Amino acid sequence: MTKNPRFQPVQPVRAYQRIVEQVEEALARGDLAPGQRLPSERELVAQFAVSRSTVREALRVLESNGVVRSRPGDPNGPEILPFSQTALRKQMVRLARVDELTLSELIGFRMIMDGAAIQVASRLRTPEELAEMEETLVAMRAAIDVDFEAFSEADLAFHDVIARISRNSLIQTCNDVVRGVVLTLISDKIAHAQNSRALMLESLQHHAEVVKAIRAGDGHAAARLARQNMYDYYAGYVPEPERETLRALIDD
Amino acid sequence: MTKNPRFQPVQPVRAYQRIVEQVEEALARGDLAPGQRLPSERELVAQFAVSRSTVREALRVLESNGVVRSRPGDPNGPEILPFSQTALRKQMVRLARVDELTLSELIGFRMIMDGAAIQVASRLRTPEELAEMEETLVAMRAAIDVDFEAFSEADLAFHDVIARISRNSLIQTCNDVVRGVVLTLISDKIAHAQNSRALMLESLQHHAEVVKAIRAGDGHAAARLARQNMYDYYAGYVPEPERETLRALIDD
DNA sequence: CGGCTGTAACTGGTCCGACCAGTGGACTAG
DNA sequence: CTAGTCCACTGGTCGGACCAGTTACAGCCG
Repeated sequence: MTKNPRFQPVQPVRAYQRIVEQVEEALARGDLAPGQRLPSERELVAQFAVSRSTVREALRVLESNGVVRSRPGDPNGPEILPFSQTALRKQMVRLARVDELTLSELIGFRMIMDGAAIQVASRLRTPEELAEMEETLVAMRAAIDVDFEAFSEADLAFHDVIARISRNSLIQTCNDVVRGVVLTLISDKIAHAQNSRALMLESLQHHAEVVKAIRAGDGHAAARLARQNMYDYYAGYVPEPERETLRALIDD
Repeated sequence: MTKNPRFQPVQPVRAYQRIVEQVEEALARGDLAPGQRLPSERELVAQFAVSRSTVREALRVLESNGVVRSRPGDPNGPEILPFSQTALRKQMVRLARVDELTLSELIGFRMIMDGAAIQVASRLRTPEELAEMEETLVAMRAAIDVDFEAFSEADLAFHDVIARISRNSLIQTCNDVVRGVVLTLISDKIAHAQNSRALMLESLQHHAEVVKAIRAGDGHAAARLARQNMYDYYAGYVPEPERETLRALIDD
């Protein structure tokens, strides 16, 4: 077990980085929980024995990572935020903008995740949860008469229910994040579609078919339907050569 | 389209935020490209007409987002970094730590992702890529005689090849991240297993079966095998009640 | 003339002290 | 008990200062 000593390249650790680390560690250990407050900047200056500039740089990093939020004048100090997906989403959007992440990759990811979630859900679902799914279908139908945004929200609720039934919050979060990224990338195009009402009705119809398959207990068919639907819904925004990769995802 | 005026809650925009925005915009527009350099902090002070503290806070945010890197003493100024997924990964690790993900959720996620990637890979793989897979098998076999760490590394290489063949870097990133989290959670237990050599040999055998199915073009079987293998490999560390959820993932 | 070295001009990291607009709670007047 | 005032304190920004380290260049030596 004692190999020859592999020395690590030493690089200077900035003071503000160590502050960030300490806060994140406290958060990971549970010493700090969302909703709690950090001491004021001037108090942190005393505790960490650094200057206010250093404390502030650390706070800026934490803030940009979605860990805390500072509000001027708040006597309670910076607030520890609950975890949110916005930072995660921001990073994905950034990657997508520079083509490190193509739209087809994002959609392919969703096809996989959503299909898998539906498959598991069709096996684990209780009768109550099935009813819950069908309620969201009703809500989607009603939202069509409002506007696209409402429909999109109802659709989100449907997929959230699915993800929850699948007993895997990681799936749920990933789905949410990627869905948000996809929408920010093509929302303008969708909004400009003339036949948006027809699209919504078709999408609703597809969702209903999926639920039907779930009720029948045919997870295999339900998952395939879901993937097919997502492909139909988004394929138009994906350049042709990449569509083949997506089509490979439909069948199993 | 003209609804009643929905006023947005107005919040003060900090100066350093606007600097961040300007830099990111220049990056998105292509005025700034990876490898280029930003002016020195003191020069930015002049250009943005703010104090150095403000410039530095902006740079810290950009740095924590993986956009630039500052090195002390570098006369060329901060460097624009190529886009990488490390920032995305950082956020995911944070998600995994904060969101109280259970081991079974993480493993279930991997079963889904890896299975899907293998399925797609078995359809899209070229002969060269198949050969590449088989090379990693050889490397895994050799690594068994070294130690568990080497084997783990070779295993990682295998899954990386799979993810790459699946033409979806998001799958690759997610797999990497979740795999890392799982390993940090149970690596000690695995290391203490007496029969680790037997486990490694068995794992290698399973991988070989998967590759065989891929070569035969049976993505369905390959994916099922992969999920089964992962279940067998990790199920021992998952409490019984949650295992059922995982078993639901094996069949499709 | 080429290679090495020492230096000087810069860089980023950190500190200090100061000012401002705004917040929120305590305190007071009704 | 309520409504209004006030003040201590907050975060945001500024300007200046010092330090250790890097880099490029000029000049020295071989």
